[in-house]
Amino acid sequence: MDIEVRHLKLIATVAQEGSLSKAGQALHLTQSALSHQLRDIEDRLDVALFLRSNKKMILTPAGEKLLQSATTVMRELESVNRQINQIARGESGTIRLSTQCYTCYHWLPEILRKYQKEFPHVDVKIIVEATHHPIKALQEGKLDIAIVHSQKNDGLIRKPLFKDELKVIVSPKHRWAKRKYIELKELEDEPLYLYNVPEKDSHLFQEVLIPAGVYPKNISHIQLTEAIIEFVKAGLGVGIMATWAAKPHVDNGSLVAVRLGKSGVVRQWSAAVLPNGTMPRYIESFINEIVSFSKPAKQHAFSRNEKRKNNNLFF
DNA sequence: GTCGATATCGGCATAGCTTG
DNA sequence: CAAGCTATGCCGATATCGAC
Repeated sequence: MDIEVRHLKLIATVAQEGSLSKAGQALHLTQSALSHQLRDIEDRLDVALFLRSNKKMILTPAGEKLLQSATTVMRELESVNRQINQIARGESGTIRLSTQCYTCYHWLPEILRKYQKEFPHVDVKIIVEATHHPIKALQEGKLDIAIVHSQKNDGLIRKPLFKDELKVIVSPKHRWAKRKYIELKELEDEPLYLYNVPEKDSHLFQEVLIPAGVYPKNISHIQLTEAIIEFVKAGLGVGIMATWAAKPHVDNGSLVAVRLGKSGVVRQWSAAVLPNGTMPRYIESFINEIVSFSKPAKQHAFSRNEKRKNNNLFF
């Protein structure tokens, strides 16, 4: 490469200052050093960049062309420099994020809005295709943060975020509507509307039903929360979902949420990251944002009795 | 790792030119 | 003619590279 950054600085500074001597002062070099540089680049390009006339350095057409490019290139270099400094200070970067269930995306936008006010240079990408298998995607380097409820010993670092509870959602007219809790066995013969999640990726199956030896016979898999809710409202069966997913409908009395099992099914959610290297500040701050977002919610979501029992439950 | 050859860069000194 | 400018030869410091 013939042209170097020092040459671009030289061209721009001499054009601005009008002489090698003044440019030398601006660049903290001697006039002689700049003269050497200028001769060097003119020799390499085999063209004059300045006309030396009347003690003034006047750009030739070739010099004008180089000055235009120099301005663009130096602006770009300054921008890259700034961005790299931001990355070094942990203020800039990309967060590739996925969760273990689609309904989590319901509360992400509010967190993102708040977070991006503080970190406007961080690009948060939601990797929807990694939903249901975020751990695998994280281990393959396709994610930076996986928001998960599984607690397997897989070598990942997990920062606890919040707890939520899976409940049985029923119509107010359903025979279970007044019950304090539903025995797991009772689910076997009830028409059940569940999210369209493979059984192997389902917390409900892997952590609750299968260990209890419960195998529901009449399951309909549905992708959308709202669709599940409409089927349940219509009295066609019951659903199982996190309490916060059905909260507006429970609050307005169109649905009832009943505890699943005597002691309830509580999930501990956490932000999982790879164990290698130091966590950039912007990722740490993002995780803290989720934690602080989930904290005030527990103030209003449960009765005093439930609050005491389920400390740090989300929604 | 060390050494020597070579290249590169910038400063010093100075010649030569222009201007007021 | 002094002041201010550029060009240039020379030199030292430093970096780079290959051989041992």
